[in-house]
Amino acid sequence: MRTGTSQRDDQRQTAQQRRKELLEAADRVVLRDGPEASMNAIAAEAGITKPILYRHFGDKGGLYRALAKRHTDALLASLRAALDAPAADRRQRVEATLDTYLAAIEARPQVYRFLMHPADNGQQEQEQNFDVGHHSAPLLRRLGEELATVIAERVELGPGGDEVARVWGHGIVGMMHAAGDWWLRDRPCARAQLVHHLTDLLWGRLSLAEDRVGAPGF
Amino acid sequence: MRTGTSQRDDQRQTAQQRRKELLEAADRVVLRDGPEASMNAIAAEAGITKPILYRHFGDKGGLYRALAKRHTDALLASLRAALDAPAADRRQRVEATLDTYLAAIEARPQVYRFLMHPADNGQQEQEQNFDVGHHSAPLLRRLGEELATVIAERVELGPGGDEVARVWGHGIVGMMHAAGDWWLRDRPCARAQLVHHLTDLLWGRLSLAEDRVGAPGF
DNA sequence: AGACTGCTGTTACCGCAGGTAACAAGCACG
DNA sequence: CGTGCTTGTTACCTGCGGTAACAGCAGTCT
Repeated sequence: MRTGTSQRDDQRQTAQQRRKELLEAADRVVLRDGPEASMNAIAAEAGITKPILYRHFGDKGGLYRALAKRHTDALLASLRAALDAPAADRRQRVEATLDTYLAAIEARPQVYRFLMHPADNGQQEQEQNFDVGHHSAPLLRRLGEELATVIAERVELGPGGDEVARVWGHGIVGMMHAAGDWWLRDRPCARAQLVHHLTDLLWGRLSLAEDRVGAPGF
Repeated sequence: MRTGTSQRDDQRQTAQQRRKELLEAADRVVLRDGPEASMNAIAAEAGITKPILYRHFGDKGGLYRALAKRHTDALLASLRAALDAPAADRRQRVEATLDTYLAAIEARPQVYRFLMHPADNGQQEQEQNFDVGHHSAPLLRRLGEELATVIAERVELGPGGDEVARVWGHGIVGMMHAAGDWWLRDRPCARAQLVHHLTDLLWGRLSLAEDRVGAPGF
């Protein structure tokens, strides 16, 4: 033995480190080639061959999940920071959070596409996952759940508020996602404008606007 | 010649009919096997072999697009009907539209998953499609654009209203989609409840709710 | 009549992806 | 020393999307 630690611990530590290296290599490839990066390409980037990848991550879905978890955690952390930043009122917090998300997907669209378009689900046959498997859920669902808890914690919604909060969490995240996806492709306006319009929507401007002349009431 | 029609017209007609049959076979397979239905399986279901499929649809994306267009058209038609149905006010129209969408995805989840998770984009290198290619755009984007035009037509949004309408169109569609996707999996409440909560969200209840005691302002 | 066209359909193949044996080498333990 | 565990390899399998190349069968033109 080389140190006071046992061989097991030592191996486990180097394995963890190796795993991190592999994930970083995979990250580079995904950043370069987009979501359809092949296992061969990732292995080559890491300087090894396929079977090692499979030993570490099981299958492609496992690698995807591990990679997604890193980015999702990072994104969630920055979103939480925006949500907790000092702000005068709720609207400013919402604007800051939307802007943070949009800035993130604007800065690294390849990563974003990889996270949002998994291109395979693969999980079809698990029955007893009574832990709801949140940690491996796709990004959108996880964001929705997180936002739901934040809303339930901070907003007084009366009886049945938890259910409302969950619906709103997923709904708002979906709104953010779809609008961001569309905006990222067409770039129809500045980011600040998009944030403003979305917040207006969430603030009920749709219900306040007048009908157009000669049009039914929508 | 058999009839007064030329051979060309005759062939074209039967080709169209064949195409319809193939699409229906593909529909059956997708309904049974989900979005990862293989071209072989579809060809077998249609009683033919692969190359015929490729002659008719070019590649898998072409078949996907043709299939998606049918369902998207149908869904859009029913959504438009809900949007145009007689209703007292705008809120009731919105509720009817949301409910129609959710009922559709509830009735045929396999089709829904096929439409929403294309599992490949494939279009990367086209520059001169200045027609914006709306008719072949993925379902979400198309729904967003359609809703945007409806909003712009019917709601008075002042200067810059078109931009606002587009943002809202895509945002609302995304909200509907994400909430529906989550609801379809977890079934946390009845459909009517979901519709109610989402409409509340769009009607600005988030801005009206009080902060919870001891919590920051979100 | 026979050559030509245009469609339908087939078999057989290519390339590439994900995924998996089976086996070799290094290193710490008893 | 052999045993156990890990890292790494080569070589392969399966199945997919996609494509020749060829065969038959209408109807049309000269």
